[in-house]
Amino acid sequence: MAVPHDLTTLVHDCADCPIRHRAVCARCETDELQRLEQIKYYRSYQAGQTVVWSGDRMDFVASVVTGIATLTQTMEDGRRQMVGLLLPSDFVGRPGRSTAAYDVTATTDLVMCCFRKKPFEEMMTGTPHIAQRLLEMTLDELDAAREWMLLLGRKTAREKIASLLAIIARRDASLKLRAAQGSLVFDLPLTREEMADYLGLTLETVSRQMSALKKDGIIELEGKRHIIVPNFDALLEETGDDSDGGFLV
Amino acid sequence: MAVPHDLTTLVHDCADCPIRHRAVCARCETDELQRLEQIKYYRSYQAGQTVVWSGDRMDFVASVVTGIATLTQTMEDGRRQMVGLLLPSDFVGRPGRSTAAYDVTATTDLVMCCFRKKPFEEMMTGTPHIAQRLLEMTLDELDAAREWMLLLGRKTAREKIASLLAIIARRDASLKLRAAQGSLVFDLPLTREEMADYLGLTLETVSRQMSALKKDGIIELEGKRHIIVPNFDALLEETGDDSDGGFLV
DNA sequence: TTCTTCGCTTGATCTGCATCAAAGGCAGAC
DNA sequence: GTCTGCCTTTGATGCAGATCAAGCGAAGAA
Repeated sequence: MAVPHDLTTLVHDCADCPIRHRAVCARCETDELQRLEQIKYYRSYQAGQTVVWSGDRMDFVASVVTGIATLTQTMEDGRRQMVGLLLPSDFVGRPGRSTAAYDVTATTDLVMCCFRKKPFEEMMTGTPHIAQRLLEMTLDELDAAREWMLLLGRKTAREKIASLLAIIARRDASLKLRAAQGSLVFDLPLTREEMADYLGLTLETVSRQMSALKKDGIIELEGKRHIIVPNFDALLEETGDDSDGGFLV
Repeated sequence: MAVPHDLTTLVHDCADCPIRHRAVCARCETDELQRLEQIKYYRSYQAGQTVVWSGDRMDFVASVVTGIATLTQTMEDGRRQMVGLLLPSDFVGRPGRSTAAYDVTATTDLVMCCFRKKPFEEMMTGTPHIAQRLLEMTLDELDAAREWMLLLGRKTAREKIASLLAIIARRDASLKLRAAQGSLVFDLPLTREEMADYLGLTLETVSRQMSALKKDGIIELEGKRHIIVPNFDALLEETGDDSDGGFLV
């Protein structure tokens, strides 16, 4: 279902390109793209596997091709907070730093497109296009982080759950499957515990609020993971966010 | 006391420059710097004044020269969460977007060094150095945002307060005044309410925890704003963070 | 001087979520 | 088939921090 991605998204930002993440785009097949192709390689991880531990050496940068990875921070006493959720086409790693700042974990089977940091950095100095694209992506991530901060600091448990569901629904490629009526179907890529780590809650509270949303008819559950949202607007109502819509318009 | 800053920090990243934020640095006085000088202008704001409202047109980017500004998000019902704290040398504004995503407010008297977005962006495409520097700064901000997320999601009120004090102490230029003994003196640039908005708490809880830290001898208070930290390590103990030190070594 | 305002502190009470605990459902191993 | 382990749900209870409320002190205005 999902179209494969790789780091070509770095040099690839044609607003009018019909398939935004195609591995090769006629308009973007430039020198940069070809040079990237030469130094890239792929790595696979199984669900549950750790990609790197916080503090460990990380001598590559990468973008997610398929699957989902998380960035988490852990306190000495074991309290955990997820600080990043990496979906296909997302970038991880920081040029100019050699150790990972967070635990990176595959929550599903995962394929990443990697570049050893050295040649990537060398390339970056020679190709302004890449630094600009990377800046753009980083600014998007910063915006997402700031919305996440509002969620963590000020939203109720119910609002947090609704917001997370809305975020995942928005980014899930399978949303193309949605029926005309505004209903939406997708699979949760996270366990209750991972949702809790995302939201700054306990897994029990997550479970209770999921049940409550179900009881109130905001969502339907098939099994633990398969979600049906009969009315996306009703879900958005629960997030506490401004109802700008903006999505599905 | 504070050394003036301006956007020269954008093209200026000499690790061995003795005064990292000098307005002009011999090693950095390049073409870029001179071109930046030509298009920059300054704006001043009084304490409490709003620089831009979320959603408004924002046709410039800027960096803080002196004073402190905040980025906040507000929900319809009035709940507020601070999502950024801008100290001297910090950058605000996003190339490639024309409206502000957050309220930007001066919490003290504020001077900013501004660039109209158009010429700035034009310059950026011609000078890879600037995009790279901006990327680096944005990545730093992203890291700060992620640490902030851990704070918001998992820390207790007491840990939040201690963390905020540690963050401000770390960044306050006047820390050079610290006595040999590891004690530290600084002025809080925020009201109790602003601290609460930063930390995802109420102002009452902030006040209570400040009193508690004072009672326990972690901090001393002179008036409402002037803080003395007799033992910085003791404060760090309260933050819940790994005691990597790293600072003041 | 006194009044008002604003930022702050402190007390009393309430409540949303955490914590502790038990049990159900499902998948994979044997 | 049963057993085992993991994820999840649900219930009972407790507590950290929110909420409601009162009052203080300093700065400025009349």
